[in-house]
Amino acid sequence: MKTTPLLQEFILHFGEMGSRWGINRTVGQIYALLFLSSEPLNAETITDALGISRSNTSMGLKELQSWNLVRLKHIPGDRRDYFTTPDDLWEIVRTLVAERKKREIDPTLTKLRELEMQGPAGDDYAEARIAELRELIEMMTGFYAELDRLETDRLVKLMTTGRRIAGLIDKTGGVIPALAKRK
Amino acid sequence: MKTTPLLQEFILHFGEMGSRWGINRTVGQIYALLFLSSEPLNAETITDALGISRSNTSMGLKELQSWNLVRLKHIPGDRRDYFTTPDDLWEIVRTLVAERKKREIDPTLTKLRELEMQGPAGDDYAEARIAELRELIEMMTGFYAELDRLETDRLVKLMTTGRRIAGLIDKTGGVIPALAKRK
DNA sequence: CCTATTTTTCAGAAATTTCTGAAATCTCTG
DNA sequence: CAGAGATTTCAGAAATTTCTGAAAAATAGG
Repeated sequence: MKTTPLLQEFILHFGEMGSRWGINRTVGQIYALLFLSSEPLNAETITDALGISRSNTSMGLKELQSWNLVRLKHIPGDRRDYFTTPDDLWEIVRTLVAERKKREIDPTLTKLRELEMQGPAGDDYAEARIAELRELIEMMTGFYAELDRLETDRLVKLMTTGRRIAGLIDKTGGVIPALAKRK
Repeated sequence: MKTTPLLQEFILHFGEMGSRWGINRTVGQIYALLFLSSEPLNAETITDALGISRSNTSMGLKELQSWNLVRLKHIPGDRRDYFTTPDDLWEIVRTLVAERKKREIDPTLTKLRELEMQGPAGDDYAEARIAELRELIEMMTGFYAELDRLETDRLVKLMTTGRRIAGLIDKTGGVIPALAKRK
């Protein structure tokens, strides 16, 4: 496994960013290595390339699999597991967003609903604040669900529509009429 | 500072979620407390309500201020600092997204550009992958910038447009003609 | 420019997370 | 179904992060 300076720097960066992204250094590094590798890699190759223990590699790969961020491949005549990242970057982004939503938002949404179910707690301000937060999260996750439903090329188109986004909604705050009529 | 079961549970939840959100338990709890409090609170009140040390409160507040998530208030005739969260939840969301972008995405975008500047590194696949990732991040941050530019009521309208989002982009992948013409 | 009050800093303690090596488990293949 | 190879588990070590108490610094009011 030749590791160019480019690869090296990219790996170190992902390792450092790991903690901000909610993963640890090793997991970030393993991901970085796989991301830039044109070929699937096995655990031993990763272990050697990163200079970590074999068990750490195993745990890191397990973590990446729990995030659905790596794919398992097999090479004929070789019993070892090989790992890759998807070729399609949009697939990666979709996975990442879906997983972060699941881990960072859904539990809170559930908790807010629970708290509301428990009924009046004698603190009107807090209750209103919780309801408002729940509604806002529902709105945002609903919007996300809509975007997630789009095929990638449409999503790209929407995102690159640029300045015109503002125009998608008319001044009165409604969807523009021409749109409302479209099927 | 009366702390109802509702408040208690909310605070504990935010404390537990803290690590997933990239803050620590104390910071999460302080924020939760301020978020549900109709009145600004001073450091001592927070310290007592959460049962933590005064210095920990100080550090937590400093951290929240670095995130721009709390506002400092003063009460006439009282020299202590009082803290609140903004009333407007959208303001909070905007701040949160902006800060996370700054901490989690911008450094990587900078690094990717740096790596590209360093010129050919003899690994075509890795170079192409890095360029592709950089382009994708630029597209997404550009889209974010567009949305961030919208006034809140338009943003809400856009987000609640629901199923019609898909219709904003026509089948050929372009913006629908009626829209393209609008100023 | 004191003094009382409030806030911040910081070194070390406590807690948590990450990492390792060794052993256990799994799984192909002959 | 034995055994070689591959992977996972896990207890403890190492590293990192969080928290505290004490001391220092900042600030307003007299």
